[in-house]
Amino acid sequence: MLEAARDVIRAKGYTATTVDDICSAAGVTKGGFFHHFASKEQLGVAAIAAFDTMAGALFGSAPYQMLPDPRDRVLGYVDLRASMIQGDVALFSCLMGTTVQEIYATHPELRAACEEGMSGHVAMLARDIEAAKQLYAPDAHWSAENVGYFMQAALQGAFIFVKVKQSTELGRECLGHLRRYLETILGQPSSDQTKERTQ
Amino acid sequence: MLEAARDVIRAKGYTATTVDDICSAAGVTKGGFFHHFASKEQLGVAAIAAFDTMAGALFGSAPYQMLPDPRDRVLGYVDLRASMIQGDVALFSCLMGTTVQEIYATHPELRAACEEGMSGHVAMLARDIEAAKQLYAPDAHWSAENVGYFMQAALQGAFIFVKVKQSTELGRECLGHLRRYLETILGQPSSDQTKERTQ
DNA sequence: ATTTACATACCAACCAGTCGGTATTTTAGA
DNA sequence: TCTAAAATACCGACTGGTTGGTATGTAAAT
Repeated sequence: MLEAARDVIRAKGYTATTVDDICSAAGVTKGGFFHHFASKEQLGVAAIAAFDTMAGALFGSAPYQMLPDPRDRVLGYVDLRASMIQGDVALFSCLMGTTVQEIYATHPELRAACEEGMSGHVAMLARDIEAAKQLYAPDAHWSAENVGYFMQAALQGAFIFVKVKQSTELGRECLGHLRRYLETILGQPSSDQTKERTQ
Repeated sequence: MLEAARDVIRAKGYTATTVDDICSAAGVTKGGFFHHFASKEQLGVAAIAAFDTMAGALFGSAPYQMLPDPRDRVLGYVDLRASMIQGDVALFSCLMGTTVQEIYATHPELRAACEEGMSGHVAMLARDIEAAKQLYAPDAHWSAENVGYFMQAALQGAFIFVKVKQSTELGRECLGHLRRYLETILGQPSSDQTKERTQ
C-alpha cells in the first residue's frame, strides 16, 4: 500500500493522486484504506517515512560504503545515483522532492516529513564529506553539510530535467558535472577515471 | 489573469490550483475565464509561455549582459539569480520547474511548453558559456549546452530546498557552490570576489 | 449588425471521507 | 482444549462538497 502510493505519487504528483488510485494500485478498497490511514495526508506522511527508510537502507548497505577513502565514498554515492538514472523516471526519482514542490505551502505535515527525510539523507552524506574534507581540504571555507545540500539540489534538479527533456542521459550528465565539482573541492583524485565520467 | 495563474500555481501547484482560484485572484468570473481559454490546461500553457517571455526580457535586459567578458556574464547570471532568492519562494521560483514535476506524465502539452521554455533559457545561457569556453577553456571536453542544463538543474534544486527547509539562505549557498564550479571550469577569475561569494 | 468581453446559473463527474456490516484473528475464561 | 467475546481487518455503498466545463444572457465595442 505504501509502495503503491510511492509509485503513483511519483508518476502523477500528490494532489492528482486520488485515494482510489492508490487503492486500486494496491488491491484494497476504500474501506480498507481508511482503516489504516486517517486521511490522505497521513498516508502521504507514512509513504514518505517508508521511502526514507528504504533509501537509508539502500545507500547504507551500498558497496561504495566499504571504500576506505571518504572521498571515494562521496564520489561513489554520485556514481551510484547516476547509474540509477535509467528507465522510467517515476521509478528512480525522489518522492520527497516531487511532493514538496506541490505542497510546501499547503500541507505543513507533509512538508515536515520531507524535511526530516531529506535533512537526514544530507546528514548521512555530510559525514563522509566532512571526513574527506579533513583529509584533502582541511582549510576550505565551505561546510560539509552545505556541500551535501548542494549535492541533493543538483540531484533533484537533474530529476526535473529528466522529466522535462525526457532524457535520462541528460540527468546522468548533470551528475557528471556534480562529480567534477566534488573532485575539485576535495582535491584531485588519484586515478584518472575523471575523464571517462565527463564524456 | 496569466499573472494570477503564475502566482497561484507557484504557491499551490498546478493540480491543486482550481479555475476558481485563478478567477478570484484575477478578479474575473468563470465565464470570463473560459471565454479566453479553452481549458485549464490551455491556460497553463499560456501562463508558461508568458512566464518564459517575462524571464527572457528580465535576463535579456539585466545589467550583467553589458559586461564585456562572457565569463563575467555567466557568473553575473548566477549572482543575479542568487540575489533574487529572498522573500516568498512563490515569487522567485520557476513556474516551469514547479509544474513539470507534477504533470510530466499526465499533461503532454504542458510538459512540452515547459521544455520549450527551459531549453530556450538554457540556449541563452549556453551562448555566453560557449564564448567563455573559447576564451578560457577551449580544450575542455564538456559542452556549453550541458553546463547550461547543469546550471538550471542546480537552480531548480535550490528552489526545492528553499521550500523544504524554508530557508532562502540555503538556496543562495547552493548557488554559491554552482558559482565556484563555474569559476573552476571557466578558469580562475581575475578579481578576488570569489572568496566573498563563498562566505 | 455582428463580434468581443464578460457575467450568472447550472451540471455531471469526481473526490475525500463515512458508515454499517462481515470475515478473520486474537484474547480470555472455564 | 474448547468456546465466548472482543478486537482487528476489510468491504462496498453512500454523501456532501468541489471541480472543470457549459448554456444562456447582456453590455460595450467595432
